[in-house]
Amino acid sequence: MTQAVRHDSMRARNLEVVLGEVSRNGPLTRAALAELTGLTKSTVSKLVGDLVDAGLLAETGPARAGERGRPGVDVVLSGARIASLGLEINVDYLAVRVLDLTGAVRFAARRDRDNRGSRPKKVLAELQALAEEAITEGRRLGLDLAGAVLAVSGPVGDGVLFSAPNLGWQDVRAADLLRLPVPVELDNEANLAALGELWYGGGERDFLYVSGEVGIGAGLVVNGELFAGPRGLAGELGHVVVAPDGPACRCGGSGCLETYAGQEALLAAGRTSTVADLLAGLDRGDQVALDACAAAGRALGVALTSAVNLLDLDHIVLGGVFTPLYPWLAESVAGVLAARLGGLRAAPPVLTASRLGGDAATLGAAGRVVHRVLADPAPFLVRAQEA
Amino acid sequence: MTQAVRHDSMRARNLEVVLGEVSRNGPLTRAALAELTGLTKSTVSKLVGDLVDAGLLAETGPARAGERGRPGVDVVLSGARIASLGLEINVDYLAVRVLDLTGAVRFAARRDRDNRGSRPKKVLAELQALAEEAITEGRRLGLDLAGAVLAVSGPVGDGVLFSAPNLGWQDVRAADLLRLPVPVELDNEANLAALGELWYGGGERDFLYVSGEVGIGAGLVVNGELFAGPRGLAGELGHVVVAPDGPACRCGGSGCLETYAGQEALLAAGRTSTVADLLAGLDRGDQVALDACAAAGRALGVALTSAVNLLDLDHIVLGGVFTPLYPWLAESVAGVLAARLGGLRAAPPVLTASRLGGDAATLGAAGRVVHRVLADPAPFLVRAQEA
DNA sequence: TTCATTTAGTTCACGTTGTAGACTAAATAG
DNA sequence: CTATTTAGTCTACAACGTGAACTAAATGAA
Repeated sequence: MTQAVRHDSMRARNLEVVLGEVSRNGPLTRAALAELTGLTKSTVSKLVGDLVDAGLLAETGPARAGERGRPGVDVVLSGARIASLGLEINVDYLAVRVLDLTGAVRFAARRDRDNRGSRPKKVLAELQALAEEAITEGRRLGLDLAGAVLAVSGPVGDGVLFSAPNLGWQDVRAADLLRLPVPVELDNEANLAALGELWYGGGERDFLYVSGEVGIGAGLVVNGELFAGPRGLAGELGHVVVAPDGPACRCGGSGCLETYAGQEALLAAGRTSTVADLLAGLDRGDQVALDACAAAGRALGVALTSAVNLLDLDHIVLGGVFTPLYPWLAESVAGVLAARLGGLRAAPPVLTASRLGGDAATLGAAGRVVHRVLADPAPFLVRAQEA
Repeated sequence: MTQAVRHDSMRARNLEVVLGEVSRNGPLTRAALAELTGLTKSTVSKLVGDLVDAGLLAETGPARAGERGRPGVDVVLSGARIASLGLEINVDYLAVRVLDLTGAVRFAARRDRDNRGSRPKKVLAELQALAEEAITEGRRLGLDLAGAVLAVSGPVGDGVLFSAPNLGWQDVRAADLLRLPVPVELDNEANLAALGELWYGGGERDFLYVSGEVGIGAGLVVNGELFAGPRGLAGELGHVVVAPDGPACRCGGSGCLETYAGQEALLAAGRTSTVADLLAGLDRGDQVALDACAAAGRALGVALTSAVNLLDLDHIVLGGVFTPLYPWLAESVAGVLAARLGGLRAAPPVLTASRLGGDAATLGAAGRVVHRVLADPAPFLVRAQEA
């Protein structure tokens, strides 16, 4: 449903266009921006001026010396004004991260603790303390906190975490248990990690991020945007059917991917109780561990085959516990994909490990706030009016 | 990549907003449009005036008599100016359809013929004749042809039909073999049929349309828009894995949905050679036919379970040969979905048969042109300038 | 050194578009 | 018949981008 345009929204849109162009295409002069956006030099100058005044853009030194005419002044995103807060609740730790508008990490902290079976209230009280530390540090740096996003692993809709298989939580309004100076948005870890990979990771604009935890989630990025389905619950890769007569799954079905490649299945097959133990076994070439990974990889390959056929993927990023396991998974996953997709597609999708590892979720969470500012900078120009 | 806004694009956008509002929300007065769009009455009046002059909107009689003040004048889409041409190549027939801007069918024709194994050139020559008939009729009605779209069953990218399992074609630039006064766009039948269902069918804004032919395709509609994946090749439901050790598939894999529920598998299991024979068998309660449908339905249920988990579907529309078979498929499909999805989701997705049947593809194809005009009416205002 | 050339950025009169409110039009209610 | 209510138009005005002239700052050739 497109919105009507008035003079103020025209301005807002053009501010967004200029800011977005600078954000994507590095340092740019006003002249280059005029070229790129199709706006005139005078308009670009006004817009850039306002954005500089607001502390969203900053002039760097003169650009491109050595060419003929007057050198332009390069403009870049400014890290001086905006702070965004990313939060994560994982099974084994709590994490926070503060980014500025340039995507630079200005603060990061992590508390290792086993959250399995902990009450939501207790976990969120500890996260609250961590978040307050981050906010204090942000304030000390002179930054305005523009928002906060909390990543949890499990399906999220309307602010409710429906179920978190790794924590044992059900129907928790996790973000509402935090008391922060800005509203906290709750979202799925796989989706946010996918966005983290998009903005601060591989640079691909189309891929499926697979998050292997106790459950197996996925975040789909298409043309640089997250695709979350009609209600935001897309990406339940863990319950894609691998073999209809396979082991019973907690979802009520049987033979879901999770029963082959979920953390519990993986550890059981490897006859270990922690991922660290499994990794140790793999490192010393333990055949049971190797076989467990190969089997999980084949199941993952089957599920991903279905995903590729449905979603037309050309790139798959393995995250969560699959990132450290990547060296022992990649061959069997890729093998199944190649065998099953070879007939119709020119090439099977490229398979890579997450570049960000465990940082992906908090980066994506904070990045979400950053990109919200980039997508609508107009509200942040009021400071200029105050001055 | 959002575009910069200038005065002319502001106008273009507002024309689009007004036209879109009328298109979605039936007859509306200028006052109601001002309310809905947030634009002022004077602006709306100007925009409506231009659209009426261009023949895209038309005033109907006074609206809503019996209330207090001066009655407004209702405005509706006008069918007087624009014609759009939808074309389809199916195994058993060629079809054309002309829609006006209101979505009314102004011309339709269909030639039954067996296209299995026919050379593309021959088939397209016949389609050319049919299209010329349609264009002549449109001209006779005083309509401007705004575009044409051709539906073919098989994956399409960059104007190339990569493979059409029911026709036996490979890598055909089908649209380029037509010589029409407007460019012809080529697209996948499942995608276009999904759009047909969206615009002229059930009225749902989120659903998966499943097209059962020799191959099994699908078109995903999310929030009233088609989701076609990064390269437009999404929706290959036929190669979602139902059982990893199942029958070999032409795609190189094994146990794909197509090997259980594709037309060939279905007819083989039903021991018939045509869909008509199978239907006859079902009608007289033939157990072999019933079993064939139940088995296909169960496989479809498994594949759709994976699709629902990945895409968060709440509505599935069965099209193609699955539409006539719906009464004998629905129970087993829905049964599998309910059993496998019951644990995590509030409710399994709603399953319905296509309301448009074989008309979905041409309606979607022509509708695509209609919606392109609705989405950017500005170029059609030139006629007003000429006058 | 000087000056033509080139490119960057600013200024300002202007055009396009939407706005706000007064105004006209056309209905109902008493 | 008149007050009231709502629809639609008209007009002075404001917001914003445009485009050309202008200033600024570099290079390169004489």
